[in-house]
Amino acid sequence: MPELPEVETTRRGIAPALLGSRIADMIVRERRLRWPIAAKFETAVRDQIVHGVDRRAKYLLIRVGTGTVILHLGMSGSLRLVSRDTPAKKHDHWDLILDSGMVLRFHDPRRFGSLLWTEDDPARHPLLKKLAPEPLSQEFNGAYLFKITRKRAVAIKQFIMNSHTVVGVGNIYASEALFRAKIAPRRAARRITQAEAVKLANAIKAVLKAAIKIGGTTLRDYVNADGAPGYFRQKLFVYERAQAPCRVCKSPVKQFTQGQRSTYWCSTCQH
DNA sequence: ATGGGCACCTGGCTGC
DNA sequence: TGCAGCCAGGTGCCCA
Repeated sequence: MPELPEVETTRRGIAPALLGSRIADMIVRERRLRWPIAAKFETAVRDQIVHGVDRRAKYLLIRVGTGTVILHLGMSGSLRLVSRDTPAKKHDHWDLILDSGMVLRFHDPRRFGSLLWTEDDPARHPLLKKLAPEPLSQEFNGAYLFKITRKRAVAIKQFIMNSHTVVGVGNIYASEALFRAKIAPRRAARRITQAEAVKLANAIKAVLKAAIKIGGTTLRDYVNADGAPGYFRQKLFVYERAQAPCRVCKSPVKQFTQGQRSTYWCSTCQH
C-alpha cells in the first residue's frame, strides 16, 4: 500500500499526538505480522514517553526512553489515531494506548507489516543499516545516480526501486518518475546518460515532494492518520492508466510486467 | 556482487 | 451464487 509519501503523511499525522505523550498500555490482538511481534513488546513500551517520531525509508521510528519502535506498513498497513472507545475492527492488530486517551491503531489485512523493538541505535538495525540514501536528501542526486548505474545491466525501473540505490521509490512513483524524466522503463541502468541521471534524480524528488504535499496516493484503501485519503491519484501520469490517453501526447499508455510488478509508460514520450 | 524468482497474506474484482 | 483465477502500494531471502 504505502510508498514513501504515504508513510511520511502518516508520520506527520501521528507525530503531534504522540510526541511527549506517555504510552499507558499496548494491546496486541494478532502477533503474526511479517515477523511475530515479540512477547516482551508490551512490557518494553509501557509507561514510556515518546520523544521522537521519525522515518527512515518506509520505516517509522517511534523513539521512547529505553529504545525505538520500528514499524513498517507493508502493502496494506495503515495507522489511525482513534479515541479510546472506538471498537476494533477486523485486521486491527495492535493499539498503542496513550495516556491522553488517544489510541494509535494499526490495521493491516495482509499482515505484511512489521513491528520491531530495538534498544540499539535504529540506524544499526539489520533492516536499516544497509539502506541507500533518502531520495529527498542532497546525497541523492544526479551525480550519485549516474555513478552507481555504471556497469549495471538491470532495467532502470527495477534499479530505482532497489533499496540499495535509493529508498522510498515504490511501484507507483517509479513509473511516474520515469515518465517525468522521459526514460523508458526497460532501459539498462548503465545506458542512462549523465544528463538523464540528473533528470531522473530530480524527477524522483519532484514526484515524491508533490505527492507528500497533497497527502499521498490513495488507490484502494489507504487513509492517513485521520482516516482521510490522499489526492495524488488525480496527478498520476501513467500508473494504473493502461490504454488511457497519455496526458501529454494522447497516445495510449502501455503496461507490462517487470520483476512481477506492473509497469506503466508512454512509448511516445519515453525513450 | 548481481540478478531473478519466491515467499509471506487477505480481499476485491472478473468471468464462467 | 459460487468459485477459480488474477491482481494489489513491499521487501527479505534463497539460489544460480
